[in-house]
Amino acid sequence: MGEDTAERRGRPDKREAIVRAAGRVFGSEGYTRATIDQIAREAGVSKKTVYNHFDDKADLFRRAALESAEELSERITALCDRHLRKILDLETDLTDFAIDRANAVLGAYATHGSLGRTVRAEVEHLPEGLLEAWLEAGPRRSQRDIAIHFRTMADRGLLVYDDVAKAAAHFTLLTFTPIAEWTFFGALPISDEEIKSIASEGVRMFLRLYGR
Amino acid sequence: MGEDTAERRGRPDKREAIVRAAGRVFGSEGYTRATIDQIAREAGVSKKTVYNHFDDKADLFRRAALESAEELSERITALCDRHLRKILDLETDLTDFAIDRANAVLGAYATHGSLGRTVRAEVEHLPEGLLEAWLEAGPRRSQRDIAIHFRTMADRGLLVYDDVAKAAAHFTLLTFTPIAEWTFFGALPISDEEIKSIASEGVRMFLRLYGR
DNA sequence: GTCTATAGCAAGATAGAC
DNA sequence: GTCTATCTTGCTATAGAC
Repeated sequence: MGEDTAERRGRPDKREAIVRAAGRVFGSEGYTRATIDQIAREAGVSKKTVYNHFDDKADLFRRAALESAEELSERITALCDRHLRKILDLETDLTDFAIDRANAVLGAYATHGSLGRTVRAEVEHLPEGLLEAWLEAGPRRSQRDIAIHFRTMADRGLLVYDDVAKAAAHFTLLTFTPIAEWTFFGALPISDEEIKSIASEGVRMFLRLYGR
Repeated sequence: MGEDTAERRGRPDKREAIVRAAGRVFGSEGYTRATIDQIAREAGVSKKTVYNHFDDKADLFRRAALESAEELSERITALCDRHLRKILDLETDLTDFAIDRANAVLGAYATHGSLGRTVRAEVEHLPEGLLEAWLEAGPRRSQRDIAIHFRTMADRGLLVYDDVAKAAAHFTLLTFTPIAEWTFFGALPISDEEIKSIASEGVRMFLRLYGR
């Protein structure tokens, strides 16, 4: 992936700290309320170091959003491999996957959900191309990962569908979206029991639609 | 409903224009980016008139959010009465309701969706009690309206469910939420055909879960 | 009610000293 | 790399004249 010139300046570990702090601050404060001062403070660097690594606030937001989406997608890919690769009990495995995914995105110390909420809130004000890039690096990629495993399940006769993409979309809609809506993408707390309950019921509904 | 002292000052027609302009501007710009100057300009009044009617920016946002939620809820109540009161063909009536609702919230000239997006984006920064009041005046009230009609349908043997609230939640999840997500609550355009297609498929899924 | 200041402040971005 | 100004802009909220 091509990195801009602004991405190569300065010490890499400082850059990492800045991007992570930016993700937290943009996520909790929103884009306009977030200040470079606060991000620098949270990263433990000076404001000038921030501007040494990134062109401006918008550039920093872009990198924070994209790197969060990439990191989250990789975690979800790993969860797919863990839960959906070899299916022992379909309902159990799907439920465990749904729970782990919800926690990865929206859990107590997960900043991805909040940052995603800020991206969604800023749709009309994002720099050119960022929305597309973010969707591709994040949500769409995870949907494709799930679809890949659904294909294998269908081959084994575990699932029945016309359109695998629609099936994957419905899985997310039933098992993940209610949790995201309820917590406002991680802003409000939710207990492990509630996550488990919503995920379980979503999987039951999904299997009534697509189970054999 | 008790009105604050700040709500009684000045000419009512000006107040209405200000609240409506505020809804549009807060919806398209977000809370922090929206300026009182812009709202005053869009409302065709002077900035002082704004402060004559409302205590401050937060107060104006509160009123804009609540009045938008109330107005939208009333429109949805009317749509329930039109489409869900006497059922001729269940699938057709549910689909027509879903389409009209999506347009009422997210359609081209509907500002309710965008303002709702701003409310959701600001969850962590809303004045005390606003989130609860907004949820009650808006989303929850509409869910209850739908549930009421579902009860009648169940009495007539048209629907089968354990928990009417869950059935209503699943109806919204399947027929409305995908459109809201896809358009980022009205920020991106969507064609009438796409709305119809998503609503129709959502209703088909819903009826596979709850139809008799 | 309108118009035009203006006080006060916060924040983005830059520059200089070390 | 860090620290501490500083410039500049833009916004909330107020005030005064009409």
